[in-house]
Order: sequence, then C-alpha cells, then structure tokens
Amino acid sequence: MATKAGFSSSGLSIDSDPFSSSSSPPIQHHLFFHPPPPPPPPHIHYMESTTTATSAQSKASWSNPSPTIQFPLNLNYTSPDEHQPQDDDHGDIKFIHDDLRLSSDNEDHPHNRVINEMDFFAVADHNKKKLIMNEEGGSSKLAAPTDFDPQNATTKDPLHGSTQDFNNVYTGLHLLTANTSSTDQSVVDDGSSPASDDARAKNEIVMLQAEIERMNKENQRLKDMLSHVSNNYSAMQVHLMKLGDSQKKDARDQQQLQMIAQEHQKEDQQQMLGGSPQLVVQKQLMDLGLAPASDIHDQQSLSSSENHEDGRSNSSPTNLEAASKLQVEEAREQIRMGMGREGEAAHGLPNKVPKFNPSKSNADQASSTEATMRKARVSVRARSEAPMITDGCQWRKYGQKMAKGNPCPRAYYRCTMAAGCPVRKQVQRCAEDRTILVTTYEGNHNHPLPPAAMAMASTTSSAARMLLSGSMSSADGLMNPNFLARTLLPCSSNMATISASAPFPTVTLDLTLNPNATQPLPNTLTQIQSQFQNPSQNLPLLPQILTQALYSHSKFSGLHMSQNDMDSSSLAPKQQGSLADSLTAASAAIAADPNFTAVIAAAISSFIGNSHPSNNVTNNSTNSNTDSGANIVNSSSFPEN
DNA sequence: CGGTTTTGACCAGCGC
DNA sequence: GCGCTGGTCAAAACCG
Repeated sequence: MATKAGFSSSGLSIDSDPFSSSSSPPIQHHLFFHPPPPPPPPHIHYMESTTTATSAQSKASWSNPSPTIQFPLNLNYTSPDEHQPQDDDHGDIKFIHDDLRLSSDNEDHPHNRVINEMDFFAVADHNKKKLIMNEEGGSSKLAAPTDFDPQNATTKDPLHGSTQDFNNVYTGLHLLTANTSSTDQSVVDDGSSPASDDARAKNEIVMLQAEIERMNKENQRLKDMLSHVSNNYSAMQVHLMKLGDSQKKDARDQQQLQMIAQEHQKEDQQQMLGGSPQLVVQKQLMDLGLAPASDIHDQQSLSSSENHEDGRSNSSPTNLEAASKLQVEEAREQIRMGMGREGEAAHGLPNKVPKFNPSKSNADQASSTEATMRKARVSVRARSEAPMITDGCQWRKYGQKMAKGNPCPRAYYRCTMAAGCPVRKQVQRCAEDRTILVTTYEGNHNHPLPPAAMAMASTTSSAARMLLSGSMSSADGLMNPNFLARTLLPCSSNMATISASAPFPTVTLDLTLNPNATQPLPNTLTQIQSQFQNPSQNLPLLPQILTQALYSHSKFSGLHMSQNDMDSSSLAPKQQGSLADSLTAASAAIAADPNFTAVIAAAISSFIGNSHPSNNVTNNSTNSNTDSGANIVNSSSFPEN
C-alpha cells in the first residue's frame, strides 16, 4: 500500500527519539523521568572501585525504593559501614563526603582493586583520608570535591606519572588545605625554613582561593543536581498522590452513589421549578466539584443533558429516577470492575463495549446509556512529518482503513507493552493540511509505564475524565461547554477543542495553533525555552517544569487540589499564572519542534488530571466568571437515553 | 524465528 | 433489510 512508508512504524522503532534520527532507540532514551540502570556515575574510576567492593553493598544501594534513586545523581553510594545518618543539614556536601569515605574504605581491600586505577586511588587514598579528617575539622567544602576534579586529575597524571610526582602535587595541595584547618595540626609538619614559609604561604593562599572558587562552583553544580533530583521527586510525588487518590476514591464511591443520585434528582427538580439557566449552571458547577465520583456523575449528567437538549427537560420524575438508578448501577459495575480514577478509559475497548457488555441488554435505556458512556477520546493535532508522534509507548498496527472524507488512510494501533492492554490509538493525517498529524487515544493502560508513556496515559485518562466531568456538570452541562474549555485551558482556549458529538466525546488538543503570547513569560517560559534549546541536556526538566506550572496553576484556579496535594506542594503563589506561560511557551516550542507534541500534550493533560483527581475538586464561581472564547466545536448531544 | 505490518474479510452500528 | 461506515480480526508477508 501507499501508506506503508507513512504508517509502517510504531512510535518505538522510529519516532521514539525526538532528538535523533537514529532508528530503534530504546524507549527510555527520551523519557522524562527515565530511571537509568545503575549508571556509571560521573566519577567513573572512583565509583568502579566502590561498586566492586561487595555485591551486597551494591544491591543495597540500588534496591532503594525511593524515587530518588531513579535519577542520575549518584546519591546512593553510601557506605553501610561508614555512613552515619547524621546528615540532613549539609545537603549536597554530605553526599560527596559519603562517597569519599566509601571509596577510601573499599580500596583498602586488595581484591577490590583494579590495577590501572589502583595507582590512582592508592595515591589518592592517602589524601582522601586526610580530607575526611579535614572535613570533620570544618574544611569540607574545600577538600571534598578535589579528588573528583578531572582537571586536577590531568595535572596529576595519575596513570602515567610517577607516584612521587603525583604525591608532590597532590599532597602539597592537601597539606595546605589541611594547614588551613585549625583543628588538625598533626597533618602538617614538613620542617620548612621560616624564610620560605611566607612566600609559600602566599602561594598557598592564592591556590586556596582558586580552589575555593572551583569548589564553590562544584558545590553549586551539585546543588543544582540535587535540586533537579528533588524537583523530579516532587513531580513523581504529585503523580503518586494522584494514583493514591484513585484508591481512596474507590473506597468512597460506594458511599457517594446514593448522594449522587439524590443530587441528580434535586438538580432536575430545580430545573423543573423554573430556576434560571445561570443558576442551574452555577449549581452544576458546584455539583461537579462536590462529586468525587465524577465518572458516575458524568453519566447522570450526560443523560440529563440529552433530555434537556432534546426538549425533554420536563422529563417525568419517574424517568429521571430510572435514569439515575441506571447510572448508579452502571457506576457500581465500574467500581466492581476495579476501575478507579484511571479506570474509566480502561473500561474496555470502545468497540467492545457493546459487544461484551450484555448486562445492559435488559433495558433500552441501559443500552443507550452505555452508548453514552462510550469511551471518551483524546485527540492530539500536531504538525509532524513523522508518521507518528512520540508518546513513549509501544504500538502495534492492527489495521488500516480509508476513512470517509479523508484521502489519507487511518491507521489503527494498539498498545503492545502488555498483553491485553486496552489502549488504542488512531493516526491519520488531516485532509486539509497533511502536515498535521491527528493522533487519537482511547483507553487506559493496565500495566506499568515508562514515565513518558505515563504522561500520555495521563493524557487519555485525565482528559477523558475531564471531558465527561465537564459535560456532566449537569443537566445542561453541554449547554455550557465553555466551562470545560476554560477548565482545560483557561489561558489558551484556542488550543482545546471539545467535541462531545456522538458516539465518542473527544477532547482535541490542537497543538498546531500558536496562541497569542501577550502575557509576560517569566521563569517557566525561560525554563521551557531552555528545554527546547538544549533538549538533549534538559529534556528531563521539561515535564518537571510543566508539572510545576500546571500543578501550581491548579491551586489558584477554580480547581482546587486536595489537602494532601496542597500540603505537598512547595510552590509559591507567585507562580500563579505560570500555566499560561507554560502553554504559551509550549506552543511556541512546538512550532519550533513538533517532536515535542506528545510531551506538551501529555503535560497539558497531566495538568488536567492533577487538577481534577483529588475528588475534592471544587468549581467555584470563579470558573463561571472567566472569559469565554474556548473553541467549542460542538456540544450537541450524546446518544440520547 | 518471533514480532510486526499488510490487507482482505468480517462484524456491528446506524441511517434510510 | 440493505448499504455505508468505522473498527477489528487474522492469515500471509515482511523484517531484523
């Protein structure tokens, strides 16, 4: 077929690396929070000698379940024998010293030595031990990183120079360093003449000052690394909390089912009593916030909404009650199937729902409701010459069809990262502009994901949930679809398109548009720009930045995070509005490099998920006061009940 | 040889 | 009931 070149590859094989044209890179190579295999630390020789000490030590280090071990900074090489858990007050410096101690310790074992490196360490050992002593004497910042400086290493010529020369250079420096330590006089005693001491002291001072500067830089670098790790850890915490909320939600769902049904009835009763549409909408917004079981509430609202639009807002209470019961029953089934917040998309393959859900066949209304609840989709439009956007997942093509109205074929992919994963996606080029690639995701992964894929998984589940939540905002949730658009992208409304048309409600993230960048772009933008300017170096920071921005934004928009989320955040209020910056910057960046489409889309949708999931989402009146302008393609109707 | 892609056949939903 | 369309299946081909 003519489409072979266009759709012949999964995201893994060709497009997985947005920064390289090389084929078949491992997925992890472009992941945001890629946890490296036990990495060769920056100081390779040094760490080799340590890691060969005992396998038990190595295992102990790398089996640390803490997310911090996932990051490249070598923070886990601690010596079980030497390390005293007295830290927390010296931060990065402490890590350095731990490494020092470990190394000194291990190299005392002859069988652990590597010959070519042993000369180096054997010489360095003497100095390290001095350094440790100095460290305890208060001069740690000067001494610690010295052994790691590659520049020094070259001057010392550890591999080829004579041991004596090496000692001369090395020892002299550290003796002086030690000499500055008022607490360790025993180290210095070379018997020099008093006349030469002054000149030598001046030289030493100069050297020490230079050394101080260098060490400061080194410390700053290490601090940055530590900050990087901490930020990544925070981002992961956000994600973990999100996952944790889903479990809590499952426990609460049962209790909320009845409440939801009651609320639904009250809602409809209020409409029947002639409440103004604005009041109704406002109440619906509140209901959205008070409905942790959003998915369940979605269904109710959807059906109610359809009734409203079809001019059946005056539905009899009997029908409403029956519909509510059906929704509740359906929700119960979802819960029984173990679907949490992440689960609605994993409800099953959309095409399979009618096939494999005969339980609803007992009622026509039930089948209609089921059609209503067909899985929401998340569509990403992006300019890309590549056959697929990179999303971190592994896909297998299982079909290709010519779709009506589009000369470009539509390719069907399913996730192959785990057997039975329900996630599918469709890839098709836009008929009007074939440089635009439209990728539509549906479903939710049922298996662990690499971080990048996790971001996209968050896209599908969160955006779908948010779509349903928006439409559920009540009987006429679809009458006010702007709410959802504002909620999704309050500052870049033209990037979000919400299509609730049957049969599949879809959120479209149109990343081909370039929203007007009228707002100042503070730090977040700068960071993102930096990300795109140096993607190979800084890519891991991008999701972190976006996560921070999005997370921060969620705290100040009408969407409120749960208390836990709030407590865990350290973001300052001044970061309010950074979402807009992020989105604006992201758009600009996408225009420059479409390979980041998935990244941005995932980040945006991650925001959606982070804002909503707490199940404490409270849509106050702020939302209804914000501007309109969201590009709502449709809010027509779901399949009616 | 195992995984992936291709591609025609098949099925279900929907409108007429 | 029939045709259209979207979506999936599965055997064959392909590929590394």
